[in-house]
Amino acid sequence: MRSAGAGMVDLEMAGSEVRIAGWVHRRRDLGGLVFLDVRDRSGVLQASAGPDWSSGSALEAVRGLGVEDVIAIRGVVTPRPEEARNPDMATGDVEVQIAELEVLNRARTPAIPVYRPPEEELPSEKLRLRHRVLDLRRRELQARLELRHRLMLAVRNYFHEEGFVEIETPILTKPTPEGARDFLVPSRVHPGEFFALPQSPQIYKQLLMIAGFDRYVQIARCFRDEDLRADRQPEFTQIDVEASFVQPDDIYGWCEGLMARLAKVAGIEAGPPFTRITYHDAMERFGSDRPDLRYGLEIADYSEVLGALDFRILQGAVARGGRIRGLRLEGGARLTRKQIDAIEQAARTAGAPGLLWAKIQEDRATGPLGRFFRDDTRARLGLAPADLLLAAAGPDRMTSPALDAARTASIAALGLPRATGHAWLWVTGFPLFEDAGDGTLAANHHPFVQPHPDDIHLLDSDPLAVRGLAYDLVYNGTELGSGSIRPHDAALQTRILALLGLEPGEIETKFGFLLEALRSGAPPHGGIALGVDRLAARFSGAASLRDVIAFPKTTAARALFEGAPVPVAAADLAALGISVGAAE
RNA sequence: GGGGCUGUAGCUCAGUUUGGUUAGAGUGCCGGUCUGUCACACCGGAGGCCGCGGGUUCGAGUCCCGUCAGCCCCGCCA
Repeated sequence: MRSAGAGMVDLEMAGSEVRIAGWVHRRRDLGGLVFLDVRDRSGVLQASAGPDWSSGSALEAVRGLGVEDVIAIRGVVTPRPEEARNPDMATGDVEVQIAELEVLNRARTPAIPVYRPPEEELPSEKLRLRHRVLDLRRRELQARLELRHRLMLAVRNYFHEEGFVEIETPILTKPTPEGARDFLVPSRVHPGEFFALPQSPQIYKQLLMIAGFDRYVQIARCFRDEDLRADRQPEFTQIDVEASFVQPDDIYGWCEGLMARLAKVAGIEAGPPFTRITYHDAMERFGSDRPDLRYGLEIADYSEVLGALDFRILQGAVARGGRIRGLRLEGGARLTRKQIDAIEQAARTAGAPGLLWAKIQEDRATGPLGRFFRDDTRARLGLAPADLLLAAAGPDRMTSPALDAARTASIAALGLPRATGHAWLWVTGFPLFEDAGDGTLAANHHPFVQPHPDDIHLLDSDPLAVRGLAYDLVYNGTELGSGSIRPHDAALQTRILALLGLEPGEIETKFGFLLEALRSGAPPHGGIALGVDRLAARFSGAASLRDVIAFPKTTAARALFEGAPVPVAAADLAALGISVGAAE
């Protein structure tokens, strides 16, 4: 039906006859002469219809064409007249002079335009999702999905070269009590019983290690029934990796090699170095476990100097065991009151009651905090003229997120230059547990993390102080992946589950199959899962995951194109032994 | 579950602050003219549940209450 892609036609083909098939992108009817822009996945090509080279039927047909009609044309590639060349178009030096034209299919006037005039905003996200096939015809989205394909191809090649085997794991799995809410799938054969869609192939990949597949990889779909964000979809894809007889360094090595190759595929500068930082240091210096290290601004502890001021709020915070930490913004004194308020608001949203600040103007310190400065305070804090000091007082669990938010907002407000174009970071040594809030322990990562050997003796006495052999991969402030070394000893795994509050019977019912496997001779193993959607979004410059997913869900977890989910007929439910009432 | 922003012609948006004649623009669509356009140009035309429901008012796109949807954020997401 076609002999070339529209975007592939160039001057070297001049004089030869081509057959092109695609969509009518635009049409310019000059009366005696009609120009068509024909679009396919490879690009856009101008075709012209005129009485000297087009058949009567082609001339007739071309007048009735509308945008997005599907056509096939036959004609000769012709250099355009010198003055009619279009340097803004990849194929702008040539056109196809239409000899024959066949209309393969008609299109209704599109609900949203595929062609977008310069300066025109994209249609609303709602309409783009509702009319997804039209939206996907845009070059921008096609390029993103093509990049995603090339990235996945490189992933498979890379791991294949490294001796990994890709193995599929079940989509119908067993519900797990830990972590996110499961999507449940009823079993017709066993009324009243349910499968769950996998939140990740975590346990299966461990079972594969025990089975002796010492290097496993899978591009795996995962499902979590939780509320969404710009960087979170209910179904998403992970590069799921697991290997036996490995240390964290082995995992880092594979991931670093992979990321360097993927950056190359994406054509972006995003190679090494990969910095490493402990969770503790990340929280101390940046207030976040996924700091954006492209910017140098760091948090410092000002408890000693500021706690000594005659300022009751600060004294009180320190007396209660908290600290006064803050950010010194070089030249920050030029920020307006409004800008500082916005930064403070960011800190409040992150959970701080407020943010104190001191401006150094000439030699005076002003602002809610500056007013309390003593003669030597400025010097002891190392503040220079035109600096702005932002401070938060309280327990670290409150000040860290607040200062993280303030740091991000300050970088934006000051327009701070990046110290580097991209920043890769391994964050290591996460705590194994966190306080669930009610005094019980919750897994910080998931329950399948090996405790750090130096801390294992604290499991019973001070579990919150136990670090795990877990690590996150962070790129420019985005968490791209997360992994750990897993406990391969059944007794240790059982102990961890017990610390999380599971009863022995519960452990057996829910995780018996894993523990039994661990008892059968499990090798030491560990791995990581890397978020494909986030990776593709970051590497393609997409603002939202929706722009690298062909058919994404809305923030309310709906599919607008096909219209899912939907209620089902009572008879279908009855066959599954399900009755539906009001949700809680 | 909570907070914020948005919802007006097929699409992108004005108009809402301060209620008042027939709700506008660009683009697209329909008809016409046009042989070198590429955001073609020019002439003419059609096109509106102002998201939905209720209220206040002589009168509501505009004010109030509720609700739905999209987006962003908090909770949540190992």
